[in-house]
Amino acid sequence: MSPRPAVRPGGRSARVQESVHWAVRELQAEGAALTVPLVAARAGVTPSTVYRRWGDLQELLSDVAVERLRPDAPPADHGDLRADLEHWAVVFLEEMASPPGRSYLRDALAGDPDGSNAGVCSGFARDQVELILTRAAERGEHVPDVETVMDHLVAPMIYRVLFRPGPLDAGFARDLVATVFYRLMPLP
Amino acid sequence: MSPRPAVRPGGRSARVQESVHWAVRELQAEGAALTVPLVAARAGVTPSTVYRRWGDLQELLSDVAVERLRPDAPPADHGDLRADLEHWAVVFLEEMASPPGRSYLRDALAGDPDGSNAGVCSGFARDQVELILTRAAERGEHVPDVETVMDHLVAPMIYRVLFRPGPLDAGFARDLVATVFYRLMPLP
DNA sequence: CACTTAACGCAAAGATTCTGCTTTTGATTC
DNA sequence: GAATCAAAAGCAGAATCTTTGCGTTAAGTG
Repeated sequence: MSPRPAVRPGGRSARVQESVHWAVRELQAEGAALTVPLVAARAGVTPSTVYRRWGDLQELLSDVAVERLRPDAPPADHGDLRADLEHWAVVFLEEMASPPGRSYLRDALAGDPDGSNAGVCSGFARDQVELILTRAAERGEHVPDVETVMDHLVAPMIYRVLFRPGPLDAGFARDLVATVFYRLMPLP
Repeated sequence: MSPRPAVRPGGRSARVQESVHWAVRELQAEGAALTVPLVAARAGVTPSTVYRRWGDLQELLSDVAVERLRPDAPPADHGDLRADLEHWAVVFLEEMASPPGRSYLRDALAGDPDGSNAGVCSGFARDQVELILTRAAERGEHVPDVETVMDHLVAPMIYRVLFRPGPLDAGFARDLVATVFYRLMPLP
């Protein structure tokens, strides 16, 4: 529910949405202090268009952040659940803990009064995890529950990214995967 | 690092800080649409004072939110680790998942560019958990690591509060405590 | 092709944010 | 306990951003 009434998916509306998002990304890359009039000017659009469509800068940034957090490829397939989960977790943590990752995450939450964008982001991770688990199950591997992975692998990583200023290394991700594997796997 | 240069802890500065925080709470309770001029007027202060001290409305709201998230009492002591953790977790989840709790949490994160307020919030939970664990250890009980509790009890609860719009019940908190107890306790 | 209406542009009015300058006052020193 | 220094507050005008009404454009529909 992000371009507020998600109607008129084609034509001019779509072009406006695209050029506004693109303007935000461009200005963010330049390290500019973002404002609605600035974004609108860069996008070749009037400020009132942005206000009417997104409400305010935060909601626009939240929408852009969600798009940036959307995975661009399915998780790599190593033919082994443990390897798949570890690789995915390490890359995911690295991306989320990077300075841009942290700020996309914060933007996504900040301009999202009803939590719908947050839900979408969580859905991205869940879909990726689900795919890894499904592939493993199809190979006949013994797999944990998606919720278990969300609660004990994804949640701890995201919690630290959001609430702990310090650095996070791949070892943390691997330790969590090991915990899921050796202590939280459902009993056969 | 919230009243930006945290100097001049007493006198007028302290009074201004207090009346501004109080004004925010009062206006939030009234369900008003907050703006800096509105808050300033209610606090009997000039808007420029607020801008100079807090930078913008979000940072002010972040500071207020942190104060609201600060625990007002140590966790109850039931003389038993499992009972202590369960009661604490149930209450904590209930508070964080409530509509005001969710919005304080979001405010705290949103107006916190460097993550310091988030770190303080995380510290609140950590301190509470640490107290529960220390008391249990002093009783001679076998206790898990603080980090284990943060990663596998606090993190999943907060993750769901932030990223899942739906309701959360005490059962979830209890299940997490059970998992920490029966599957994540360090081997003796 | 005509029709309906959501979405955009424009411009003026309204509200917020910023800034330079002055005044107040908390902390420190003699 | 008075004098001093500097941080923080007040004030007011300027700059910027936000809102709103109204006319226009163009997407979707029959």
